[in-house]
Amino acid sequence: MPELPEVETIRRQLEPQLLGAEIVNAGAFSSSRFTAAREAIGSEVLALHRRGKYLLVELTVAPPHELVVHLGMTGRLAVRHNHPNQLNHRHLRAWWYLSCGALLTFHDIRRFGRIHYVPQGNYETIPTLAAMGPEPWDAAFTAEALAKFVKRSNRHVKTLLLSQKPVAGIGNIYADEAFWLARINPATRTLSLKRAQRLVEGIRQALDSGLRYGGTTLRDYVDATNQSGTNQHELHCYGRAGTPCERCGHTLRRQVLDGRGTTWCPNCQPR
DNA sequence: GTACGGCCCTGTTAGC
DNA sequence: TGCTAACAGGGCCGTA
Repeated sequence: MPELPEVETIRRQLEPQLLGAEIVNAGAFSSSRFTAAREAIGSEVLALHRRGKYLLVELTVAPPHELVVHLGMTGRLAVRHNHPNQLNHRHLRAWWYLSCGALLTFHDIRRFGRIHYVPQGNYETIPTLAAMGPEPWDAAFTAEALAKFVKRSNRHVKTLLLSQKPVAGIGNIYADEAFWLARINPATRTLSLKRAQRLVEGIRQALDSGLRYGGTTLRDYVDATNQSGTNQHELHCYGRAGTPCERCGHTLRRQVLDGRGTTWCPNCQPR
């Protein structure tokens, strides 16, 4: 499932292939989640940005617009230079023909992905993006800011992180890893300044690892070159329920927290 | 405004 | 072997 490291990996790979390309034609699977892909016809790609888990394709249209792509759970983007029969693929949700002759494709098995076409910087139709918190490495993401955010709510801190509001780009995998690294129970509803500092560092460390290893592939994720990531071999916690904690040897536990599978060590991440 | 549950969606896996 | 049900979860929406 593409979280920040996976989306950033894809962005870095696609950027040199898309910059300056004109979108000469496009199409989409007949669902309102994807049909905005066609709006980009006739524009040129100026830049490829990322915000949290969203890819932002900056286009030359007057006034300037953006194609906003969320990969959902199983979305895949790829540039194909040899593309016979590509449009017949069962899970193809959107495609863009480029002036260089290449084809940009968006496959998404579970259809949790989404494509928007919006005036540049205007995200009022994308609530999560509009309310998104700072990037994890942004100077605005501090222990003080995180502790203050947590204090304003009574929800589980993990659930707050997944909302994208205190910080951008965290999904279930990196959330569990960050809490393990910070030695904090994901079901806590409060954070002292000291624990908030540990969690900020845990989040950055977990995401850094994801970026370094090209993302985490548990089942579906591949990057824009069709390669799997290798960060799954670096995970300490997520998906390891029932096995010994690397730190203390106690058995990692799993339970559903606010609808999301959550793994933690009951010994070194106590309530 | 906030909290929370349900829904979307399909491939995989477990159980019978 | 084949069928059915449960499960995975990010973001949105309706309801309380």
